Amino acid sequence: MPVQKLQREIERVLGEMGVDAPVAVAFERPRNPEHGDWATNVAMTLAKPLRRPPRQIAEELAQRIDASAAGIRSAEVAGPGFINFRLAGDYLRDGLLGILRDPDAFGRGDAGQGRPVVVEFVSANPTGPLHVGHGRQAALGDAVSELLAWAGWKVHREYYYNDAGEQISMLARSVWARYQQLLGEDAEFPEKGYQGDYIREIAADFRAEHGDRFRGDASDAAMDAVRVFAVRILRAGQNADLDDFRVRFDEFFLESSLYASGQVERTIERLRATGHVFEHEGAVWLRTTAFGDDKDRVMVKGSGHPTYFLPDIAYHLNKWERGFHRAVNVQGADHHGTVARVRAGLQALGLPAGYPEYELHQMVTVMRGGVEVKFSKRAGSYVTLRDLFDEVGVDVTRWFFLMRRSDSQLTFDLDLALDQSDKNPVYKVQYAHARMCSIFRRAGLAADEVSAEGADLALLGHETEVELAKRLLRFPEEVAASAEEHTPHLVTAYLEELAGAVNSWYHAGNRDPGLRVLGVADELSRARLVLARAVQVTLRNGLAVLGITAPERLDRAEAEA
RNA sequence: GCGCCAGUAGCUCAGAUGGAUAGAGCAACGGCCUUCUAAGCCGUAGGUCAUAGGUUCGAGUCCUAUCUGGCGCGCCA
Repeated sequence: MPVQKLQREIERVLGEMGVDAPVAVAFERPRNPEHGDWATNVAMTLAKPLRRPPRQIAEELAQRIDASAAGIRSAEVAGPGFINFRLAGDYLRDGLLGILRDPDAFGRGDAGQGRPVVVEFVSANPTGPLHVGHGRQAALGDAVSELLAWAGWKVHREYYYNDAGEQISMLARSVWARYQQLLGEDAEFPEKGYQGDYIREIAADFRAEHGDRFRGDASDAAMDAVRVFAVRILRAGQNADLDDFRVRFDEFFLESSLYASGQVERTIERLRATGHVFEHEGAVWLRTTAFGDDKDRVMVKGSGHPTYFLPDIAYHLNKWERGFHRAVNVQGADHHGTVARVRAGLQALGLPAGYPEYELHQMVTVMRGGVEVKFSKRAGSYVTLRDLFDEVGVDVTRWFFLMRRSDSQLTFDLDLALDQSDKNPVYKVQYAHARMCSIFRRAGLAADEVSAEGADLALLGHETEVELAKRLLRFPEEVAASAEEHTPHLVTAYLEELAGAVNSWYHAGNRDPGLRVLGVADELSRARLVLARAVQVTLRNGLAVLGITAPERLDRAEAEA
């Protein structure tokens, strides 16, 4: 990245000026293009320690900089003490060539250096079809995973679920009751049982397999048979939902395995050894307040059963011991209460304070015609993920889940999602991509046959072309920042802006045929094809990060008959 | 009662470690179809950044209080 050269040069000059305090030289891209390509406020931050006016420091710095070593065309002092830099023109040319040389790598970085990170998301218990909240989490977790992979991390996607707890037992009792009712028995449905037609479907399937073998049988064995059956069906259903949503996991981690392997027991022993465990009114507590929690937490109830807190710690300790010294948990904001206590428990065991990282997302509401959609027949009390992507498509659904910051509430506007014009950002971006491919088709080329060989990129002098090229070259930074902050919405915003710039460029050619890619002088055409290819690669890679397809052609929807 | 998140244009939302004139899409208004696909493009207008204080060279961003909305609080899972 060109800015690194510039940074090294500034650090050298600072040394020359006798600045001994290590100063972080911060750069930013000015919003106003008149302020150049990059700017630094280092003179202002140095004003105090050096006891000199910021503008004076800036002037001296700007004068001492060796333009060619820094890779810049100009450095000028402005405002209260900013130094604005304009990069030497050839960085655009080099950048575009770089994109064509290795298209699949454009946007990738090495911040992670191949280190492992585990990203846990969805983690729904197998008690029903996935709902829209899980959908947001699936899209978010998958995009965060992909971003981290693009940033050079070795990513492990993991799904954690409880296959033996209270919720599962309620599931079993719900299905059991429906099964009995199917057999004509007078079974009472549990008060807090799972509503929704899918429970009846499972009961019917169970009957188809087992007939009336368990009629009136409420024994543990019967309940077990129902439970195992229901969990198997629902797991398969959830897996199909995720598969069709194009989300894959490397591992499904069962909570029950933590008990089976003795890890829960070992965790409590290790916690005891720290001296932070105490007993109070018959329960076993961990003094989490010693690590920033606002109250101490029960690990083992007076009944002798552990709370969820204990396996949570055991699970994260397990992640750490598997070598994942970085872990990201994508969860609903309703879990925020567990963050402080899990971290506290892990700190007690000597893990670092910020482990694991959490990306919490707020709720999703689905709107149609200005009215909230609350129910689906199959699930009863909620809208399923499948309802959504069956109706509007996987690409649109994923984009809509990703286009907002995760910590703001998300309104899923079905009317907008179904719209196939540029009001719908997904189509806008995909269409810009398809347009580039259309140009290649006209030129008789496949996208990857577009070559920079013999192209004179200095011919890309028009303002829209320069603007577009600059925007393209920002892509790697966008990916890096989004990966670090777990913020895929920055990528959707970037792509939408880029698509706007692409459309401007493309349409400049409609107004003035001299600005087209094809049908102009050979030399020029070759240069512009390079730009078009760079655009196409960037859009494609950006969409890939988000798990969204980049079609080469979008067929116009049939007009209403 | 305590905690977390949010409050930015008519609507939906961006605004990375505090930086220069707060941005985008939609809606509104005015233009543009013998096109490298108008599912589009060009332009105009639109803001006391919830409110009140504070910190400093500088605050949408940090601190305090208040108001509004969402979520959470357990020997629940």
